[in-house]
Amino acid sequence: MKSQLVRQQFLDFFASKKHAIVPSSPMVLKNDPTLMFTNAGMVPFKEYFLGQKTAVDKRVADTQKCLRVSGKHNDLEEVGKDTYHHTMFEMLGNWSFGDYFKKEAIDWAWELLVEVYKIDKDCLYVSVFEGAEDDGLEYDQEAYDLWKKYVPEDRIINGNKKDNFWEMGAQGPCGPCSEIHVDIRSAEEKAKVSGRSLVNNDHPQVVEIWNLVFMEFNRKADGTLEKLPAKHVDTGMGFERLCMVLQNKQSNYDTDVFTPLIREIEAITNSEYGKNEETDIAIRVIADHVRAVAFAIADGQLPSNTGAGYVIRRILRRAIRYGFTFLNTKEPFIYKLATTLSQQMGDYFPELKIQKQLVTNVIKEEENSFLRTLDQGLVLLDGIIKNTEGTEVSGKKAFELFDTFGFPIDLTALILSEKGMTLDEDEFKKELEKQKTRSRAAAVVETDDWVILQEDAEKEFIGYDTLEANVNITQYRKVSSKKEGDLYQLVFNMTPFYPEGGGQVGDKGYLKEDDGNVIYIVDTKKENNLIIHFAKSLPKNPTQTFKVVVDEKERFRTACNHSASHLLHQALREILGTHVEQKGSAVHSKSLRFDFSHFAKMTADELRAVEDFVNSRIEDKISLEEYRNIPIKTALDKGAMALFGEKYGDTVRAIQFGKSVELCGGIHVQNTGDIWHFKIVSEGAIAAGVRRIEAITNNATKDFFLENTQVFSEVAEVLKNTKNPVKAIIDLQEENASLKKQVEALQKDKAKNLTGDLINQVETINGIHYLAVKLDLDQNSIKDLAFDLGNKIENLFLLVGTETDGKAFLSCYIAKNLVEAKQLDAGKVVRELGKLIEGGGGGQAYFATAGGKKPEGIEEALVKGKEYLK
RNA sequence: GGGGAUGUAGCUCAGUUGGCUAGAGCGCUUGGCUGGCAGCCAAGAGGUCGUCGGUUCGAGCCCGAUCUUCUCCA
Repeated sequence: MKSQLVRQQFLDFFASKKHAIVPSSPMVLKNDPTLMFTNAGMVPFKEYFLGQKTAVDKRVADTQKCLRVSGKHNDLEEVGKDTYHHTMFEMLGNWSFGDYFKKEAIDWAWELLVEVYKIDKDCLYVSVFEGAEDDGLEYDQEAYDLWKKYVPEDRIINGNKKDNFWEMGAQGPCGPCSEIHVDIRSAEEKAKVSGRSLVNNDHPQVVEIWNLVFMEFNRKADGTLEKLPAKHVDTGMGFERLCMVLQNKQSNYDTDVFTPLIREIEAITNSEYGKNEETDIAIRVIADHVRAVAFAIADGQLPSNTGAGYVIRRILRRAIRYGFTFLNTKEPFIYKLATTLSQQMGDYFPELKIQKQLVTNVIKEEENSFLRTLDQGLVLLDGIIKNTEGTEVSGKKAFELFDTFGFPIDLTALILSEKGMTLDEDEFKKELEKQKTRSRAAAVVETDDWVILQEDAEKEFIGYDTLEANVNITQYRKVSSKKEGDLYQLVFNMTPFYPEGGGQVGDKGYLKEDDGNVIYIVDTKKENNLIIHFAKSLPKNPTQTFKVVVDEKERFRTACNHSASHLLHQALREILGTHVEQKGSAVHSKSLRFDFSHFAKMTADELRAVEDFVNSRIEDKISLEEYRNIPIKTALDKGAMALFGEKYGDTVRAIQFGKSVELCGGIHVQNTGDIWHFKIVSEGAIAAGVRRIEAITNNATKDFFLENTQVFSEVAEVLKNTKNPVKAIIDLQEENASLKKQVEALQKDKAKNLTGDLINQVETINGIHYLAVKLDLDQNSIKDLAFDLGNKIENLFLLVGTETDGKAFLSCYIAKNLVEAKQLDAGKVVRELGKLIEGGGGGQAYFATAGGKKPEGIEEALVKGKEYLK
């Protein structure tokens, strides 16, 4: 059974059980400080389980793209070594939000596996929660009884809290779960060892394929459990493993989920899968990682050096490294796989098809840059090896190579072992550990427990309509970090404060206590759908009702920038073409930043056209049309861009200014006329195929023009109010250049003359040509003069004194052959004579300078110079 | 967010405890030689040594601030 069909049958099956089939949510998460990537099928539905939002559909099923790079079995460095762990994978799931429970979940799971997928039921094992005394939890008899209808008792296994009790986090919804395992070993092996003993034992052919979670409790902050008012079902089935079972393969990588990629890698790298363990691992690593990277980029997450982008970069670099080391690829090649991947999965995940060009470009650029890093590292490593005595390279050096120059440690180890050398790994680990503790210490954030003042399920955002409100604090907590000190996070029963999101910064403002005391809100953020206000201090009496006020000026300027960024988006698509897509944005009160896909530097004409386009929309004074809580389809019908960054949700908000329609939760001006004026201040590249525009609006443009006019008028004034300052400046520059050359020539002439004069003053003492003079020249000219004279006169001993700004300087030049023959040292001369001008100095043996603060001493010094000739 | 590195000619980079009149290779210009795969020889142009400030007789080098790029960690 082809993998596409496996996926389709799952969805069809649950559709027939009245489930709404929803598309996969993005793999890359935005606006969730606790998580960077979707790492399980339930993540997009977290809010429903936490009771912060009510689901429209009570039954939902989907396949969700997930990414795991750390965890018990998903350490990035382990993926590829076995045949059944992945970074990116699909998780099939069905959900009940307060609807059906254990019976249906179990019945349907069995029906699907045995009747639809036709899995031999004798290969299936199930596990049931055995209970836990410390939590007062009993054996899950209900699940056991339900399973017993289908499964003989000897294949029902009891599981402990670790394996069979699922918790969302330290607090929150939780409940017992039931896992389904499948044994795909040969009959022979089954006869030898019972499958039962291999369940949950990391056997590659006895694997868990489906986990059914029955959420019925809430774990409170004090650790106790309470029954949830509504019970939920959350299930997750590993798609790749399911395919392995249904296609009778022994490895996920042998299914048609991976074989097209593996064939392509074999073709490109001229290698063969299945012949050699090292090659196989490398091919698996690349096949796995390219999926993770391609999906992430298609979701809008580009590789970068921080946060989620850094995780993506690390994954891609690991793939490059394996190719480099084991498949001998010295040129970029992984980017070529984007085509195969989009052909194979693009039908169900259209983002892969649409973003194929971007994915290709970005991966290729990353490959090039990392291969450069590797090249540089190889040279550095060579240097280290040459400077190493004995055969062990210090861990410190290896760490420096890794830390500062990004050269992978395993490559270092490999190259050393090829040369019969070793690496002090303990020292390396110590250095790495030091770095980690340093980073952690800097980022340490101590978070106190929430103090709950009142229960309020619905915490409304009222900031679209008002900037002020009388509110109560429902909960608060203290957060301490080294950087920011103590901050208090406050949650209100309702709030006019806009939390950071959709690229727009969080609102600032203040909160007023009864006695008139004001506490400033410095930022507003969202965490798990909770709007959190950051305050520097806590009100004296947190239970009173407060007046809270949003900073109107900041808010208005931010709104101008946000609306302008929508118009900018429209303008770019109009002028550059529809390949332009938003890749990120940042909207502040002072400026806006807009990242978008485009493959060339924008010309001055294009920039001007974009500015004109936006400004003409501003002049048209288009009124805002805002649609709240409309179904996503209605918004799309209005012409809103379907962004893949959107996750399945009940309703959306759409913002329309004329023909610009976008799904957006941000704050906007009532009329484009409010923006006043739009000005692009910079355009540049941030990654392959991605460009960034920075722009300003409203007051900022006023300041911008005022400042520029100011500079311009000053320039014009300096140029005597010429009509054409640009030409005047170019003329000046040319004139300046030619004058410089003339001056240089004149100086040479002058020096020649001076040399002529000086040559006549040279005395000959003991075969040495000696000259001591006081001149009125700067230090550089003296140097030039000295070397010039030195070239003309053999055996020269020159001593020059000068005086500038009340300071005295001495310079001494001694021909090199004299230095050697007579053991003379200009440095010594200058140091000793320097005492006469109350200073010191030094230099080389043939030329040295000294400076002092007693110009009267110069004459004496020049006279004394003769003494060195004896 | 924290640490490390980096910035010198159009490009790739040297520059040792401050003593330098800032270099090399490639590229460029000019002239000459030359039937051979990066032709050879000679001459030459090209530098605010990231920016600002400091220490010093003297700073590419040391100190402080700041920006760029790279990199590791969170």
